[in-house]
Amino acid sequence: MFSKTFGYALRATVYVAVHGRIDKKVGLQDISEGLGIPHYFLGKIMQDLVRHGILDSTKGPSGGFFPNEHTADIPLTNILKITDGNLVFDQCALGIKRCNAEHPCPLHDDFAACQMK
Amino acid sequence: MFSKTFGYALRATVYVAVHGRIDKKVGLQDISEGLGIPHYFLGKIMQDLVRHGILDSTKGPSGGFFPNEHTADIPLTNILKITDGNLVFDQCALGIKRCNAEHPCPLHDDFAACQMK
DNA sequence: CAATAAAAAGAGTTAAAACTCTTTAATTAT
DNA sequence: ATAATTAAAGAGTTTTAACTCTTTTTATTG
Ligand code: FES
Ligand code: FES
Repeated sequence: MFSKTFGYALRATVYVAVHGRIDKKVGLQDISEGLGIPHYFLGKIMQDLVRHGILDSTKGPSGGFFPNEHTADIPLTNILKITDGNLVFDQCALGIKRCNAEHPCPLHDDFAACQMK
Repeated sequence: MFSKTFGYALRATVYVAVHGRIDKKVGLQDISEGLGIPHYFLGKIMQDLVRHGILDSTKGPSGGFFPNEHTADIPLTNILKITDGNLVFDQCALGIKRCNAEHPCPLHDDFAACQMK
């Protein structure tokens, strides 16, 4: 459906948004245990989220991740773009090259309802 | 979204349903060229479809694939199960273990509309 | 200003999906 | 019956996603 990475990223973002504040940072260990996501792998994903401004972080003791002013308003699709690229959006559900309302594939209508653009 | 294999399987099935009859079989070469799907890979997928009774086939000269009495009525989800397993159905969009109406994840409602069960 | 604690960065390995090639079995036509 | 043709089966390789480990950087705290 979507990549596992996307699921991890989204859940971690929500986790940090719920449990963290600027004065109450959430550690990687905490997140990975709380959500059952492989520790090191989640580390990589968090780097990406911070790089793209979805969350903020600080290093050092009592450092960790915390939401910023944007976090609550970020569209899901932004995170999806970060983790899965935007092929999900450009492509039809079946990966057919040129599909649109004029040249629809057999599934075009069924899936139009599920497309997020 | 879905595996490429699913897209190939579905398109090939439609192709055979449209172009083939019991007295007018469609060759693998024909399908793979017509749809732009890697020849050998499609062969493997077709084997699976025939094994599961989605299509029929015969070997030998002027052999090939052709629709059977079920082909037209097969639900899409059957093909999806063959190619992608039924994890797509059991699992929530994010792969969270225990998600249901009682314990919904943040996306549960958004995605419920897209689930095919 | 050390010592320590945390994320960032770099450089991998492992597992799964996508794809290829070769051989075998079945069918048809000569 | 033999040769030709086509799918089935078996056994790979390649590519991508998932995951791990080690080193470096940055901040905190005693
Ligand atoms: S070609 Fe796939 S949704 Fe239209
Ligand atoms: S837990 Fe994912 S849709 Fe509900």
